[in-house]
This record gives sequence, C-alpha cells and structure tokens, in this order.
Amino acid sequence: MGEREPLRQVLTGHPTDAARALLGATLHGRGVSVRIVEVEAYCGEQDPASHAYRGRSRRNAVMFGPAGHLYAYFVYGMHTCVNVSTGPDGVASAVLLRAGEVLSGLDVATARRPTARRTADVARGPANLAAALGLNLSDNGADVLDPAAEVRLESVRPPPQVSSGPRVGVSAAADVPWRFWVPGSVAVSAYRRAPRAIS
DNA sequence: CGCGAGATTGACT
DNA sequence: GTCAATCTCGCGC
Repeated sequence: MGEREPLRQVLTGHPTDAARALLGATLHGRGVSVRIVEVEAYCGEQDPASHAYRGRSRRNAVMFGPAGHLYAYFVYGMHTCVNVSTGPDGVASAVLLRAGEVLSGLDVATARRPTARRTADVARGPANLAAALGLNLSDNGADVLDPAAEVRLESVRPPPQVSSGPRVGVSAAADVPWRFWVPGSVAVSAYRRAPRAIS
C-alpha cells in the first residue's frame, strides 16, 4: 500500500488491507482530532462476526455501499461505535475504529468523556472513541473522504509497525487475527476475549 | 492486578 | 425473547 495511493482506493480493497491503511490516519471532527491506533476488519457476508453476515438490513446497509462512509451502530443499550465502510459498492465490509490518540481538542474531548481518568483513556475503546469525537447514529452514512465533510479522514503516514491478533469481544471466529494496532500506543485497548467466544 | 456483573435499548431470530 | 463489535465500578487476591 503506497503512501501516495488515494485513501479511497485502498479502502475499496480488502478490509484487512484497509484496516492497515487506517492505522496512523487522522480523523477530524467536531473540534477533536485523533490518530487512529487500533482497528478491526469485518469481512461482511463471509465473516460470522460481521453485522452483515446474515445479509443486508436497515442497520448494516452502509456496509454494502461504497468505501469511505461511516457505519455507526448502537450496542449494549447505551454505546455508539463507528466503522469506515470498505470494499467496492455492493460488497459488504467495514473496519471498526477501536482506539485513537487525541491530537487536538483535548479539552472538548475530555468534556465529552467525563469519566476518563487519564488522557490515554479519552478515545480508548470503540464507544469511547465515538463519544470523544461527538459521533452518534446521525453520522451513519457520512462520507469521511469528502474534504467538506464535518467528520473527515486524512491519510498521513503509515506507522512503522503494525501488530495483529484476534478481535476483541466477538463471539464468532474468535481465532481470526483481524484486529490491528500500533504497537506501543498507550491508547490500545486491553484484549478481552468474548464471554461466549466460539473458538 | 484480574475477574465479574450491571446498565439499558434496538435489531433480529 | 434473546443477544449484542462495551464500559465502568467494585470486590478479592
């Protein structure tokens, strides 16, 4: 994945390649910018852990669309998490944004995350990342590669190293190493196996 | 430090 | 009705 290749083109490829390309990228939005340091790939209809595994629905429709759009979903009755859609139009896949380091707007982000005790925790964890940026379900479908978008992604420089391992908290396909992170980042989530993981 | 449980709502079996 | 791509707090070692 060349640095000069437009981000949209990389995201239109396989979600695991897109996931690696998203590490180190900057997500700007609503007064806060974060450097993405942890993500997970979800391979749509081929992937039992993906929301799109059982086909298209109202909730997962964005996963079936073109790459570079936000797929925001609500879980556990209280949290919003965000993905970036990947793959060509018509093929479902996405990359979940799991953690970021706050680059600017720390005061705004901290106000949105009153329970975070340390700076590293402000955008650590998928629901916390979404909260820090002020993202919610109304952001579903937004094009983050549109330069005029309120929430936008900027490819900067890929990290020197990327680590991979099993995805966090998924109950299916628990052995697939489709979680990617920047080793050494303080904002990377602690790995936690799903309670009812199927290995 | 690790483990366990509660919170709380929408989507889908 | 069941389950969920989570977070936080409290307890025990």
